[in-house]
Amino acid sequence: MTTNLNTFTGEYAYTVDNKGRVNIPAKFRKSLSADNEGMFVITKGMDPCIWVYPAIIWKNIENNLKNLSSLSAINRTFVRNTVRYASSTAYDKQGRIQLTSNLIDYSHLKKKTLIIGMVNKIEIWNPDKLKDIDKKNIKIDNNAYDELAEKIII
Amino acid sequence: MTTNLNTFTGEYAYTVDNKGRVNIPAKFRKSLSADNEGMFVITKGMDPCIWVYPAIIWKNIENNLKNLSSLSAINRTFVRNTVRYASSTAYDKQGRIQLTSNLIDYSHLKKKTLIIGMVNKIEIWNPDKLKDIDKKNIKIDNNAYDELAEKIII
DNA sequence: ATATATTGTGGGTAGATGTGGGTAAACATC
DNA sequence: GATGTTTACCCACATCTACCCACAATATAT
Repeated sequence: MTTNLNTFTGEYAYTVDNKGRVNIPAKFRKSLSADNEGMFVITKGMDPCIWVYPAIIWKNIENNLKNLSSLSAINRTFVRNTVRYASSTAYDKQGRIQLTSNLIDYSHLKKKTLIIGMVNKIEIWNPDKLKDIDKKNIKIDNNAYDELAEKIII
Repeated sequence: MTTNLNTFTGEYAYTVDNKGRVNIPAKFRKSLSADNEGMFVITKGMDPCIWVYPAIIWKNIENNLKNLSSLSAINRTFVRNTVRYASSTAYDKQGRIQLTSNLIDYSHLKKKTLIIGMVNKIEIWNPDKLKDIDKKNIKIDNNAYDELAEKIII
């Protein structure tokens, strides 16, 4: 087992129970490095989904945010939106984390969810919302996309 | 045995069993460098087939993806589409890897498969689908081939 | 040619995984 | 302080999966 630590890929279907808990895929839990002590930080994604970071990765982000000057209105807004809904949770014995009702509302989660590994973070989606975004993105600028692909995949 | 490591050529016919496992041709396994520890990463191909990368090759791709800022919407879409169907598997004692149902659906795999070496990666095809694509590509634009000729000598 | 090892395909099973719910402590409310 | 509500932690159980073995077919060695 030498997959990259704190690195997540793949798509998984899970359910949110009526207490607002979701399972973190076993593969993701195994990828989480020990120094996280099973802790994630959940926060608002830029898309209508929940972002889940390993706790130590989130610490880095916080440190970077500290370096943004509050003189700029954009910076203030950005920091506020990023941190405002952030909360940390450890997964329980069954491998689930507890979501907050704020974030459940924001991402329109019902029962069914898709959990997607986004390399250094995890996204939790309402499958329908994801489908919407997928459709939109078909019309995305193809040139920019192809450029990226050439740079990265080769 | 001095073939290039992590380099795959040739076509092989195998079967997917009812648990979704396929054999990786023995020649390919022998070509896989030791530092992969028998691990591949399977993901969605650009054609309706499954792409199989040696784990360390895929790690490079992941590391490049990590450097893309999620502030940009196009980056988010690109990362999501690239890693969404990616999952890593080691081959078992019998030399098989476990496919995911997502990818089996996507590539329309039934029982029979063709496994094709594509130099730095491997493709897993439904033989019928491959035949379709082959037919289409006979009509390929010859100018495109001429362009390629400037890039590569064969 | 015969023996031996390798390869490809199938299936069984113990343990891991995902989902639901229960209970007691912590908290808030009146 | 009594009461209702939330939260953290526990258990139960059906399902799935990783790992094991079996065996026929093929390739390799002696």
